[in-house]
This record gives sequence, structure tokens and C-alpha cells, in this order.
Amino acid sequence: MAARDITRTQAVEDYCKAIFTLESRREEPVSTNALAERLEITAGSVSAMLKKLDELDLTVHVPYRGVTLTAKGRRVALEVIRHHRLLELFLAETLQMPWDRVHAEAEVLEHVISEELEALIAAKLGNPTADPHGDPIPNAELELVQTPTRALDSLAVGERGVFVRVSDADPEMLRYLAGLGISPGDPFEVLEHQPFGGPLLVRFGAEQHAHEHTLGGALARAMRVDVGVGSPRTHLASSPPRTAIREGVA
Amino acid sequence: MAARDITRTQAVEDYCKAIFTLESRREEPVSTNALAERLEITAGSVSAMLKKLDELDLTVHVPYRGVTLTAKGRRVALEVIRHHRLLELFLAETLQMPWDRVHAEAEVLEHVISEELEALIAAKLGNPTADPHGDPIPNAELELVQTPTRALDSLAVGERGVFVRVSDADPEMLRYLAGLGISPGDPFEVLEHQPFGGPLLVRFGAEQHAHEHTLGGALARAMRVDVGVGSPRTHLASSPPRTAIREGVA
DNA sequence: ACAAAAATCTTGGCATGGCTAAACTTCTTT
DNA sequence: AAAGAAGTTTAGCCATGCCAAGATTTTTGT
Repeated sequence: MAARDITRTQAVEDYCKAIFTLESRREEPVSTNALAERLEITAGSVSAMLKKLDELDLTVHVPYRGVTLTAKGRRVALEVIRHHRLLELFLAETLQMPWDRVHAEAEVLEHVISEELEALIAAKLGNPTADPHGDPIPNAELELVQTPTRALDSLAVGERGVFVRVSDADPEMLRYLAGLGISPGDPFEVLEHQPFGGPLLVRFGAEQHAHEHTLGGALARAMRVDVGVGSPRTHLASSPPRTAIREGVA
Repeated sequence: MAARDITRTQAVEDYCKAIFTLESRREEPVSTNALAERLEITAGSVSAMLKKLDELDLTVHVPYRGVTLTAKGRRVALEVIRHHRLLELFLAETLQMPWDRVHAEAEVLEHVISEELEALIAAKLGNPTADPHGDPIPNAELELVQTPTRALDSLAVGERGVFVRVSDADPEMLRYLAGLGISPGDPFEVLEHQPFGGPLLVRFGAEQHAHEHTLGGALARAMRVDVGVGSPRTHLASSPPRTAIREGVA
């Protein structure tokens, strides 16, 4: 609601977001190099920026040991992520932008929309809980409901689940899956799984309009699936929360 | 369609837009100071930037004489203006953002939306020809249909016309007019006009739901009206073009 | 009409944010 | 303990802005 902090530049927001996702992926401080690779800049630049983030009280950086977000930094990250995912859904749903292009557009817009516009978009969409890739959207209080997922290629024959999401950063994959008619929310069953990291044969969809696909390689690793209760949830419907991470107000 | 030119930063776009509007207001080269005042920066900064714009072939600047846009520069300006006005309408219409806030939001977004998003928004709105303040929207070929208007406070008693627009940069005025129930497209008749720059008494609207207001000062000067044919046009309907400025493709 | 005053514009120097490349330091591993 | 990996520092670049001082043009007063 308050005016955006002057020091909170786009770069600062991008760093927070990147640290957040890397941090939640591997449960330990994020290395300078990992950040540099993710942001596609040199390690030197990262070093300099981390010093600044520390001064802003957004991170705690132990030289040579890695960086962690403070509560304040996590809040920045979650706000940007909320913007990003709301925007993706909005672009796809309200403007029919193709599934594989919303990410790039949201990547820019996430930094510039006002809190007011964020609220209007959320309202227009009925306060959704997941974006078109199936990623959860932090709510207005910046709580993120994380459904634990597994990589599709970790499943064995006979396992059923719901395709939840795919890394949204790869338009190629999104386009490909869209071409196959596979979207987040689709229930499936694994029919075959070849050994030695080989491909899977998967049947998607309900009985009448079921379709089978062979999926392997990086694609099968990028596809995240929910094998929890097994109750197929419809696209964008909210499922029972498993883990709620509450982000306090500092 | 092509990727945005690297050199085409937000500042460059803002300069082009500012030069364009100042240029079309007074039909002569734009002075450094006028630009500085408009952009709220110092004349020194403007001087430096004009040198750069000249190098980019966006302007022709004659030192001490003022600056003019080249065809290329005009195209940049019109593109940004098209973005701005489409966004204003979109925010107001699709997201119900209040009339007096769309300007500030559009001011930022205009620089970052892709051509694809521009096209989707235009399509969603049915390729509109005017924004919520009544300002004309350049079409996809960047032609701007200019309806010549007069300031409300230049009218004499008995004159009729259609309220076309108000400078979109003043939220105060917009809020005030919205509060009175006056919007672009409303037909009106001047009932009284006091001498010496005094206020006007104006009747707005058709017979049954007509309402009268006393308007004067800066407000009456900022309100632009169309006293042309006198045929009231409905909100956002396209009126017969008076002047079409074609912007060639360089 | 023309020089002095006022207004306007340009130049030069400086600051900030973010980046790179390359040199240097610290940690890890063998 | 030496090599190599990982991280940091230093020096420098570019874009965008600022200010102060100098240059130029316009206005004004006699």
C-alpha cells in the first residue's frame, strides 16, 4: 500500500526472487555462483549486490558461505512472485495470451504494477490460488501454500496423480505440452516406465477423452506432479493445503 | 513486432512523447526549457539528452533554436501514446480502475508492454478510438485522428457542443468531474458566461436527465469541447475524422 | 540603436546504479 | 601443501540524472 521503497529497484526484486527460489529448492544458503548463473550475470556483480542487499536488511550474507533472505527479503520475494503469477493467469485467462508467452511478459510487468492494480487483477480472477503453470499464488497476506510435488520421472508404473506444473521459464516445454493437450490439473496414470532413466508412457485425462504420451528426458524431470490423495482437482481449484508458510510482518 | 531497440530506453520514449505533445500544442520547435519543465528535470539534463536523441535520429535539434521530431521520433511518440491510451481504457473498462488513477498506472506500463500485449488489449477492447479521458488513440498504423477542440471557457452563451476530454494529467480535476457526473461524450449547452474570465453555467446531458453546473477557472480552461457538427456522439464511439495525420514508415 | 540586464542554453564535473573483466583471496580437495 | 574451485575486490564503463559556471540570445532602458 505504501509507496514503493526507492531502494527497491527491479534488480533488488530480482535478486530476492532468485534467492527465494534457490533457497527453497535446496534447503541451505544460496551460493554466489548459483545466483550469478540464475541471473545470467557475473559472480562479481552478485558479490557487490549482496553487500547492498545486506545493508538494506533484505539478506544475511556470510562471505564465502552463501546468502539467506531475512523476513523482510522473503516478503519482497513473495510480493514479486504474487505479482508474477497473478499476471500470468490474467494474461492467459483474460487476454488469451498463449500459455508459453505469459512468462516473459509477466517477468517485466511484475516489477511495475501498483498494489492497487494487483488487487484489481486478483479480484477480477476471483483470488485464484494457482497460475496457468500450476504454480501456487501467494495470497494477499503473502502466505504461500506449497503442495509438495514429485518429478514425473520419479514415478513407477501404476502410480496415479495430477500433473501440477512445469517450470515456467522454458517456453519450449510449455509450447510442446500445450501441443500435446496437456495442462496443469490433468489427472494421469503411469502405464510404463523404462529403466535407466528412460521415458514413461503416461495416460492423461478421464476415460472418454484419455490420451497417452511418451515423455522422457528433461521434460519428464521438469514436470511436477501431485501423487498425494489422488483426488483429481480441477484446473485452478484450490486443494487442501499441506504446508502453509506464514510470512510475518517483521 | 521487432524486438525493442536497446537504445530505446524509457527516458528516450518520455522525451519523444513530451516533444510530440509540446510540438503539436504550439506549432514550432520545442524549447529546452519547455521540455525541462514538462519532464521536471533541469535544462542541463535536457541539453545532454537532446544530443543523444539527435544521434539516434529521433530529433533535429538546432542549438538555442529548439528541437523537432523526425519521422522516426514521431513514430516512437505515437507508439507510446497508443500504449498509454489503450492501457487507460483497459484499466478503466476491464478492471474498473477509477477514472482518476488510470493515468499514473498507464504512465509506467506504457513503456514495458510488448507489441503482442498491445495487440491483445486493442482486440479485447474492439480497437477503440478514444481513451476514457476522450483523447484519441492512434490506430495500429500509428495514424492519429485529431478532432479539433476548443477550451470550454472560450464558449459564448448559447453554444452547444460535446465535452470531449480533459488533460489526463490532473487527477484532481478528473475526480471532481467524475463526482459531478460529467464524462467525455456528454453533450452540453452554455447557459451563462460571466465576463472577465468568470465562470460558465452549463447544462449537461439530454432532456430528461439533464444537470447544470457552474464551471470556471483552470477547470473550464482544461476542459476541451467539440462544437463541430453538434451531433452528440456516444462515449467512445468514433466520430467522423476531421484531420488524419499519416505517419509514414520513414 | 545598442549596450547592459535578463533569460535561456550548453558545457563540464559529479553521483548513482548496475554491469564486466581481471586480479586477488579464501576454501576445499586430494 | 599445492592445485583448483569458489568468492571477492578493484578498476572501469554506460546510462541517467544533478549542479554550477560559462556562453549565447533576447529583452529592455536610455
